[in-house]
Amino acid sequence: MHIGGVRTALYAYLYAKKNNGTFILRIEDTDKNREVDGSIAHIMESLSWLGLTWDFGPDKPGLFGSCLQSDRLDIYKKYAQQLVDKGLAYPDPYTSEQLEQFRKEATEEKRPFLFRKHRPDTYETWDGTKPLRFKVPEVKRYKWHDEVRGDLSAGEEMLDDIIIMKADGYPTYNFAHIIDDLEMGVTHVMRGEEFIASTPKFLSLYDALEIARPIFVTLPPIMGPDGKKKLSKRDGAKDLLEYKNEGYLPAAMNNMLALTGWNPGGNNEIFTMSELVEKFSLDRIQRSGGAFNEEKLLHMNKEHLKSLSGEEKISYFIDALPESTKTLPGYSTEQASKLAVVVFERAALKKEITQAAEVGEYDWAFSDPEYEKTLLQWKNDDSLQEALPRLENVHKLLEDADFSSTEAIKSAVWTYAEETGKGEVLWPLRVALSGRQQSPDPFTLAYILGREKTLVRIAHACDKISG
RNA sequence: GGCCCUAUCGUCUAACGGCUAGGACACAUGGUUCUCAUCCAUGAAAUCGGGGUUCGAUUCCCCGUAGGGUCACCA
Repeated sequence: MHIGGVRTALYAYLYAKKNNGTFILRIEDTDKNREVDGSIAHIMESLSWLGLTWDFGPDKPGLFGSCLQSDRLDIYKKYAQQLVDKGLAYPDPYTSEQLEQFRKEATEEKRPFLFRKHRPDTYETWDGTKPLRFKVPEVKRYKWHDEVRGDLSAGEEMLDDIIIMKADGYPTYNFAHIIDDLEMGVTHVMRGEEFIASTPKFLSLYDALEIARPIFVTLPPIMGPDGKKKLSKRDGAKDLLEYKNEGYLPAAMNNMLALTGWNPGGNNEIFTMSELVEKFSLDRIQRSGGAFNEEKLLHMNKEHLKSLSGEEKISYFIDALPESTKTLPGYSTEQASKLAVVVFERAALKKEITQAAEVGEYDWAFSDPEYEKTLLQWKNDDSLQEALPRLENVHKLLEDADFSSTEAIKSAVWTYAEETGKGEVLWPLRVALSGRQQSPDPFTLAYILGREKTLVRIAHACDKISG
């Protein structure tokens, strides 16, 4: 499932929830040649990840029967026979070679291909072995209303004798979706703009079957990074579950997906799922296509990460840590949990935490750091020796200090640091504890390490300078 | 080629005829900070072109231009 398909599902879900409607996951598996093993499970997993739960689906049939079209062949056959009986459908007598020839002629003469120009005068009884074509009863200009695009219309060139039942007994999408919408009580048809052109064909079918039209909602296309072409695999369109694996939150993905092609107006852009349900409306769906902005998705993930509970943050963080970190000598879940809470805000994505861990950014929490002693020298100092008395003093201050919180540790050292110079004191302290040029502040480091390790590392740094 | 759709900062978009065209992401600069990140402030950045209607057009109409869709025993 790619971004575009998921967004369509999301909009349908939001609209259904907002209006106390029913959300049905219908599997349109009428092309057995293109069927891919496991794709239904994959679709269900994708929708489940985003929390788009269906009222009826492949695993939950309704009163209307199965949600798999391949289980419903008798129903399509019944409606097809109705059209045959009315004289509105007939078997296609041509071979595929002949059809190909007709199309070729049309292209060469620069006119649209219309099967109805080749409609036979007489035909045999339909026995199910030949494709069944709909005999469009009235060739005319069709007008219809679209909730997003407004009033639309198309000329006679768009009406044709389309195939409704294939030679293998399966219906085409063009026919099956209309029958199922009727049988399942579907009220709203939301789909991409590629279906605008074929809508007149559908309208003529509704008329022939004497059923009411649904409400049409055309969704804008999602474009590739260049903003011009429709998003495709070639542009790096990813499967939805790849985003899951990278650590994106479903809430962030829903938020971003919802805002790609729709917006509630106003300046706020960060919404929870329930806010989206509450605000969603068809009249604010965008007309023109837009690119799916991955940078903004990252930003949204960061925002949604903030509203995670402490427990959730810890498991998100631990889940992101690679084996190389988890096998460090001092690694423990407790230690990782302490680290998670303070380091969490620095990352926007699980992938970033993993990468940071892989280059050793968090190793100080689980093993004694190794570093060049020259790193202990503050940039304004002339020699490394100047750091020694300061570290010794900090060691003394921390021996009896309160280690119950970051703030408590800070207050034990702060006065001395302000008197002596913050960089002069805090830089060597931070390096002594982390062994790194870049790290969280020294009070946070000391809090996570605890008094014993903190004092050992400061003493070790002093030894390095003296030795 | 026929039919159809679309057009505001680089990107996503707001402004349902009327403030200096607003916000977000990204970008740049400055500030806070021992470092990195965060955070805060500031800045640069747009109505595709041409007509028309109107006191007044991003908005309504027409023509161009550009982009997109569609013309399957695919959905």
